[in-house]
Amino acid sequence: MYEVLENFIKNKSEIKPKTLQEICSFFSLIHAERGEILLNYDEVSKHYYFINKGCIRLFTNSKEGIENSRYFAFEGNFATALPSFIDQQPAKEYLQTIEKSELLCISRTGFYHLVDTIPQFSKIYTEILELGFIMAQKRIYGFQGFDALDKVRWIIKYQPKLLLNVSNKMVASYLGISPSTLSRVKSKL
Amino acid sequence: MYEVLENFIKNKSEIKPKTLQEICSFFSLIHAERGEILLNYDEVSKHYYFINKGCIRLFTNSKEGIENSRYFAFEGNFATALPSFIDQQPAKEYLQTIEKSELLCISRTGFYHLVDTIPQFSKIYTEILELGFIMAQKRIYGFQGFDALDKVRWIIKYQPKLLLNVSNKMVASYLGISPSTLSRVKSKL
DNA sequence: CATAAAAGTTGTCCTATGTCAACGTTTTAT
DNA sequence: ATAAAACGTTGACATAGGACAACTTTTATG
Repeated sequence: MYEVLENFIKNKSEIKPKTLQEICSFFSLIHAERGEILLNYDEVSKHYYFINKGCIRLFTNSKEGIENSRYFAFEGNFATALPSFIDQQPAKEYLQTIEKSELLCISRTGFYHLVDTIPQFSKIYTEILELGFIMAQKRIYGFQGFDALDKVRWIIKYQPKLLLNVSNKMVASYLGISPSTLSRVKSKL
Repeated sequence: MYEVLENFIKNKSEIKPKTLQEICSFFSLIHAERGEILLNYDEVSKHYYFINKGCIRLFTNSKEGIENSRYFAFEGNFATALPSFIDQQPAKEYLQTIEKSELLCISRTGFYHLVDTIPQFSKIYTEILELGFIMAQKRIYGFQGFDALDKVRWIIKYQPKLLLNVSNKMVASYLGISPSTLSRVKSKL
């Protein structure tokens, strides 16, 4: 049950089995079906999820009612609506499983308790933030001046998992192009 | 000399004057002219800058040789080429002052020393990352499905300083639109 | 397994925005 | 103070990609 998480942590820092166990004890297992909403728009984010298996998507609705995908987290990654989680304002996005998933869930209180009391966990949080920040930047900057073809090449290079596991419609909205355009571009390589 | 920085820190956490003084002792004052390059493309980022006065810009060159502005930091903010600073790979961007500036500079070693030894400073770093992450996300998500007019309205709402202090050319590249389009859009409000 | 619903593909058409160029204005350097 | 360079604005034109629709294929559900 905690294998994936334990490996994740052991991979990042030296840690005693007992500390590891203590960390894990704050996480509880959740089984979610495909398409379950974990967090609604305007709800305050109170949980952090670690994905044992499956995939979580972050998305919003545009004014025209179209879903815009923001982020996809796969097995072995953490995901939540971070802005809301941090400052406890209503989230301006949804969290949803896009396939049958197995999640480890920790409450915000528990999470910050671990951050404050276990240095290794604090370090992990810092790394999550650093990586998230770098990723977000790459996504902005990687896209500056890109046309549709460039964007698709980019996604193939840096997030090939997306094209394999996620519907075209979602990938298209993630890239900020229309499904038709994505379809056309893919047929040109 | 350290006033702006001291206020920045005091604003974030309770701190003893002595600790504050110790933190400050790691920063040295730099005077930079307009347009000075603080970090070159492919150089490894070894310093973090705190802006006492003036403005720093992060940018890259596209394949066509056009400058793409990534980020602007004003008085009272920290700035560096973070991805390179974190993992010590060659930066894929430039750091530059865009006006006569007064900067407080801390070495990477000093910075991480403070992060590791002074909890208040560690907290500040976490906050920098959290804020940076949230900002980057807002910028991505805020722009999804935006046309030129929406983008300009967005910048007016969330970063009005940019339009006041920064050239149209730079703002345009920051928004991912051409200077002509920015000019046209502005004339429509 | 059958039917319905959703997603993907492809065509036609249209619009927002990029490119390029000309011109005027502001800024910078000497 | 003056020349030179960079920037901003505006027009004419070209084009990537969005919208919509018809059709096909895949996926979900009873």
